[in-house]
Amino acid sequence: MESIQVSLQGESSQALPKGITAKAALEKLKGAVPPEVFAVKANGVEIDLLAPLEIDATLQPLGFDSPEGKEIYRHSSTHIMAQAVKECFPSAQLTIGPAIEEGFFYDFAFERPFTPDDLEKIEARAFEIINRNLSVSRREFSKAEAIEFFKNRGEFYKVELIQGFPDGEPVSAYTQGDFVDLCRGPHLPATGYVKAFKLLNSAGAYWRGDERNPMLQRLYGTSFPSKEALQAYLDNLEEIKRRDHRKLGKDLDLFSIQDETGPGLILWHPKGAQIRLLIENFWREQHLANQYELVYSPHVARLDLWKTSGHVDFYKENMYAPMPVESSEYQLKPMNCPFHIMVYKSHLRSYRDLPIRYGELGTVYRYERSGVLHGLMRVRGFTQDDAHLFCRPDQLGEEVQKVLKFITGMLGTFGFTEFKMFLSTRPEKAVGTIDQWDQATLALETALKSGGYTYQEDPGEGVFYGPKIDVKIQDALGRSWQCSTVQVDFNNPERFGLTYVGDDGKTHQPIMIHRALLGSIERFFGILLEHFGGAFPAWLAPVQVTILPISEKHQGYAQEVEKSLRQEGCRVALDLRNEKIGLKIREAEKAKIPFMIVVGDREAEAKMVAVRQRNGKNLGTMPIIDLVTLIREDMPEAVRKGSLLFE
RNA sequence: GCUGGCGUAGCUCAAUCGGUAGAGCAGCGGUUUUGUAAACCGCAGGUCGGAGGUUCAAUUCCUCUCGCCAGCUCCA
Repeated sequence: MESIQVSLQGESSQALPKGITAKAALEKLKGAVPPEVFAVKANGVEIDLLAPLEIDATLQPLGFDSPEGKEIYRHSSTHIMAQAVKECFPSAQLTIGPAIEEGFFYDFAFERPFTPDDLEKIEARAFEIINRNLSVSRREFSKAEAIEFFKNRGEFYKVELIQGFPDGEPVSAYTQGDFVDLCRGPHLPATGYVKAFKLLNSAGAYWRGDERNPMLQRLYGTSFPSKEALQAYLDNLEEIKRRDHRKLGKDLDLFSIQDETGPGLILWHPKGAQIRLLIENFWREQHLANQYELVYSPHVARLDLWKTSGHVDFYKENMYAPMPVESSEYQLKPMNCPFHIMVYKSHLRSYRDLPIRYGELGTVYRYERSGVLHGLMRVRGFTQDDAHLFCRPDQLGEEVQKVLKFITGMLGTFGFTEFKMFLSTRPEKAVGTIDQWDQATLALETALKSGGYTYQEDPGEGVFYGPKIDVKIQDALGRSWQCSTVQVDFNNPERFGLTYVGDDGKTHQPIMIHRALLGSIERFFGILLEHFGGAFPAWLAPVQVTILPISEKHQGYAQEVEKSLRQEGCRVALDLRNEKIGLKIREAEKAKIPFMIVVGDREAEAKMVAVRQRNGKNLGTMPIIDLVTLIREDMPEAVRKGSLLFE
């Protein structure tokens, strides 16, 4: 019999008969295969546990603990859900059903939306299918056979999918019981491998994501190798709900969005405004310290400006309609860039002047379709922490590098230390020469590499005017958010005819960099709010200390304490209500005020304060100045110093 | 914008299978003078998101509209 060489990663190989299943090979190499292993990577390709090995192979067992294994597990789970749907509702047609980050979904063509009752039925049936422990097997068709097969089964969406496949390549399908689905695989060996399964919700989705196509019924679910892991996931969902910035914003009285003002437009209440002010002050200090110049620009401008910038052509759907003013038209600004460009243009510039860095907390208005608005995260009026850098081509790399340091420094100050960087390259529809793109992309790449950042490439995801780097941060619940962006632009300098005089006495075109560190203040505030669950660190808390007198006779001393703290620059509240101390503490806790001071006879006599933290920890009695020190020590270095060079 | 769900007091939520709504908290008045997560009593508070229709009668049924929520799509 023919034999092949098979090995586990990093171990010596054994000769095994050709055609042996991956599972049998693993048994020969390593002994019995535990149920946690349900698929294999052979020479880097994921295959079924029962797939035959035809060539020499290095094997790597896959379980739920690997990203590939997790995807296989979820993918098989979605097949189980699909089988359950077909058994409950035979007229539903299969479309697609991939694994996603936290679980899986499957889209069905069905005559009506699934009701909560339907979901229960489907879930119950899915459990049954898991208990049947159906073995899952793979078969291959030619393209024509596959089309015929799925046509006979009445799965016309599948037929459409297969018709889009390349000719001449085999088409695979997986069978479990009576259920057959078109699928690349691999899959779990049997349905019983799924230990914890849950249907989460249903929603509409368009066939192939295009709103002109029919609406399908999408079912979301998730699965885990243990009940405990599923429960932990569900608990996390609860925690996310508890931390929802819309709920916290209301509970803590930070902001509101009201019908009468209009959707997507934020009203900042005093406490929210206080936090925002702290963020903005810090932002301005840092920009001045890092050699940015701050500018201000108007909220409307002549429509002609937006024609020059290209926004009227490329950004129209997100812009509000222009308004007539005297004999010309004006446009509410969707971006800040043209204004900064006009500031640059107000002088003749020398190569010695560059780089020039203009920064502004610039409020812009963008029309967003009503269905996409979401609390502070997606709004119609927002403030970008915008800056535009104008530099010579030879300065591009260094400038980008500085921006990246500024990003990590700034976000780090707010407690975000996990960064993921993405380099987006030339999209199909783009302006500028290939040479310009190559040069700019190289500059971004070099900046990433020399900064020691790991990054991922997003080919074709750049903006039409230049490549960009996006930075995503990770919050306390492990979710990632894109805040910062650095975009190279050779389009606008061209459109606006920007120049500088070089050392050769000739005019040259500067390169522009658009960048934001926080993205938008609204959105960043929402992210911060959820990250801290509303319990802002003392340096950001709208009220840092609240003073709680035991009874009316301690009001005098409480007011003295208030005055001292205020003089030290602390943000203080004083609760003079005729209420018991327990109630005052309860409410201070709910308001998530970092420090509470209880003052009664003992404190008044000793001229001290009894300090309690919002986590319930009692810090005991101390002089007022010690509390001031505690609050100051909580400040990040950059905030305490007023400025820090992120270089 | 599309699909589905939902709009009742400042907030969180009840109720009415068509006969104009109720609780807790918050607010106001009073009693209490209080030691680390809710003292007690009382009062007031709503054109039941808005407009139209059906009906003797609409918060309830129908139509339209505005907004919110989930998802699609898009994005700071």
